[in-house]
Amino acid sequence: MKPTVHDIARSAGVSLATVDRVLNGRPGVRHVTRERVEQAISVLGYVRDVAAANLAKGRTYSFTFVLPNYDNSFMIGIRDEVEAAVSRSGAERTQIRIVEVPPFDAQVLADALDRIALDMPDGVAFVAVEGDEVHASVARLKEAGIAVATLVSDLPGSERDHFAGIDNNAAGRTAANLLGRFAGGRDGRIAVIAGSMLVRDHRERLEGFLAVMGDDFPRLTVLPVMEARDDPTLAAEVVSAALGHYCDIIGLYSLGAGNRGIAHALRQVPPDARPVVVAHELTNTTRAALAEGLIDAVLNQDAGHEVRSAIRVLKGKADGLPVIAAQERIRIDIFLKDNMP
Amino acid sequence: MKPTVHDIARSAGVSLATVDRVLNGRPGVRHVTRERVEQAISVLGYVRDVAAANLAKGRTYSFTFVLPNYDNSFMIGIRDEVEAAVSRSGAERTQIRIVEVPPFDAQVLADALDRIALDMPDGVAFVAVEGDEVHASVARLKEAGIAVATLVSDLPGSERDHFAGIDNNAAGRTAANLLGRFAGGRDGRIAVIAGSMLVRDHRERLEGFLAVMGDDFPRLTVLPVMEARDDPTLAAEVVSAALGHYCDIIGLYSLGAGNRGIAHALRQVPPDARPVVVAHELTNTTRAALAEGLIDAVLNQDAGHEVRSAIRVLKGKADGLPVIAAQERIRIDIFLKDNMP
DNA sequence: AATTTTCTGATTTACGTACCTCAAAAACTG
DNA sequence: CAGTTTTTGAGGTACGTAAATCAGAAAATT
Repeated sequence: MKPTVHDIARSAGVSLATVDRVLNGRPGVRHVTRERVEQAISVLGYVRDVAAANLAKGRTYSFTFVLPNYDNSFMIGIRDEVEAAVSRSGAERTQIRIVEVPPFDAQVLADALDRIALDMPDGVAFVAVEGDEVHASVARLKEAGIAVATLVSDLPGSERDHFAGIDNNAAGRTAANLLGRFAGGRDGRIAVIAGSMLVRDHRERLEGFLAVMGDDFPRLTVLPVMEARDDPTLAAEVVSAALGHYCDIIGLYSLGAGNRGIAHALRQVPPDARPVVVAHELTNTTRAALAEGLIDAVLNQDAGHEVRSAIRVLKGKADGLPVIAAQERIRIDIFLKDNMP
Repeated sequence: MKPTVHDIARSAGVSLATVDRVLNGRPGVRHVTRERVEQAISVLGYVRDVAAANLAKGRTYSFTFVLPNYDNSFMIGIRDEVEAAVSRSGAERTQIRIVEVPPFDAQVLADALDRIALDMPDGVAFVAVEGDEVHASVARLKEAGIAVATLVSDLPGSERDHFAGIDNNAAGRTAANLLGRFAGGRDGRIAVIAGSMLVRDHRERLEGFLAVMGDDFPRLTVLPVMEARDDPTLAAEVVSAALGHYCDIIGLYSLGAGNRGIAHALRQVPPDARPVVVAHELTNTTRAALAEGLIDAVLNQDAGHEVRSAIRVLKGKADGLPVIAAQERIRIDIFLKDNMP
């Protein structure tokens, strides 16, 4: 039978109250007594029943998620996952509030964070936009003792406790590896289409991509990046234009959103003249494009994992626990048409 | 504030005991009263506090895992994960026992299952070996009201409740897709090395692999499968022999274990003459080989996910709950050197 | 109408922990 | 030594649910 606090008390020859004081780091226990209790704990192999402890504590965690009101499938996925967490929040003794802000605006984000700080939640998670104002707001949140995590897009150098997202440089490198190998030793051009170079994750993906392309695939020429602001219509135009202008584009890396437009543009090209395509995020669009053969590989970050990781970390930080890095690392998933979930 | 059973009782105008009867499906409640209570539950949005319920129930689940005492890295990984679950088992109100059996022996496995049935655990998980004896033992377990799940290798057509493992046919198809594309349109031969065609997962991988190879990559010729019984030494020999015999082997699919031997054999070949290699399971060996460039891609099934999924399902089955298929699907992970976790 | 059966209510105990109070004991002060 | 402070014990209540008992009410049966 699992030992309980009562067993510890009996074994250490102290009262329940003393065990409780030791377990919860409360003052008023002599050093020798404390050691006797700790001894008993380790001998009996006592582990606190977290469920019972939480029940007794009745503690609830309040978190706020700041998300861009940005309607690409991936962000919708993130929002859905946060909302799913909200609906589970009762069972998990957490109370999660969602605040929406316009995307790509550092000042608005900073203001939102400052406003949230007034409510004194236990933790805040947000999709970072770079800017000094944001750094300052994060510093103020930490100052107020609020746990802070960035989601999807990071804010390095700030005082955030944790980043719940993928290594975007590695993602870019993976994309280059796949694209280069799928191109199969042929010479030709590679088109890259991004959302905006002002966004950190897109910049990092490009960096990684270019590094591997340059080192490992010298026979492939990467064209200058085209920015389509994650807009399907714009993306379709840009891709069509590029494919029309160069006849030797054998690869396409879509490192942002707007894949619906890209798929549309590709569909206009005869199947045997289509480039190899690597895109990001498994959405309905990319899933269908994979199945159809328009896209050859999709790199994915699991929105559900990211959101749950952020919550776990915020909870831990609120309790002053350290982050177990290995457990919170978000993987870069690769999907081909054959291993789609 | 979250509603509790007390709120339900008050709102429905019944006593706590009646609410309890409704919630736990106990008899002794009139139809109309039951409906009033259910009404109140849905109006107030009551959700049972599982932690408190488990605490009150004091129920513990007893499960037995039957694992082959088979010393390849992947099986060791599975064992480690089960043991990790054992060490967590206190906190999760589960009691897990591990039984080891020699691999590939249906009769021994069946006997072990029969012996386990005598202890009447709540659930059993095992790595299946095919055989009528095993089917019969599974039927007897189910007869005794014990939940049954297969792990890693399935036993289709049996009465098992669940299979916690990957779709091995899809894995084979994925391997073919990667290998075919990495080979880059060249002509040549593909070598396939397996553990044993007597094991279902290896057979299924091969099937999927051959299907895609035949359909999508007609310029590649797949050599007859070499069986190396998952033994590194034997695998090294077989691969060396094959590479020596044919000079146009441009691809190698290792669909079983023994990759240490294969890596060793590959290292003897000059780098630019090495075939493209796809292997299974991310272990220390394959991880190093990926980094070194000996292996180009690794398909992986996450042992931790599989074990946890099996436990979740057994727990659910023990409580008579249905399996949420989507949640329990084990993904086929693809790792290149750039996206290793 | 009397009896049996089926429901329902009220109440209690328990699960393992947290946290509180109050009193008693022990350990230090000067 | 008395006085003060610190440490400890004993006991209780609470968290939300499960499960049991027993008595009483309502319904169904005779």
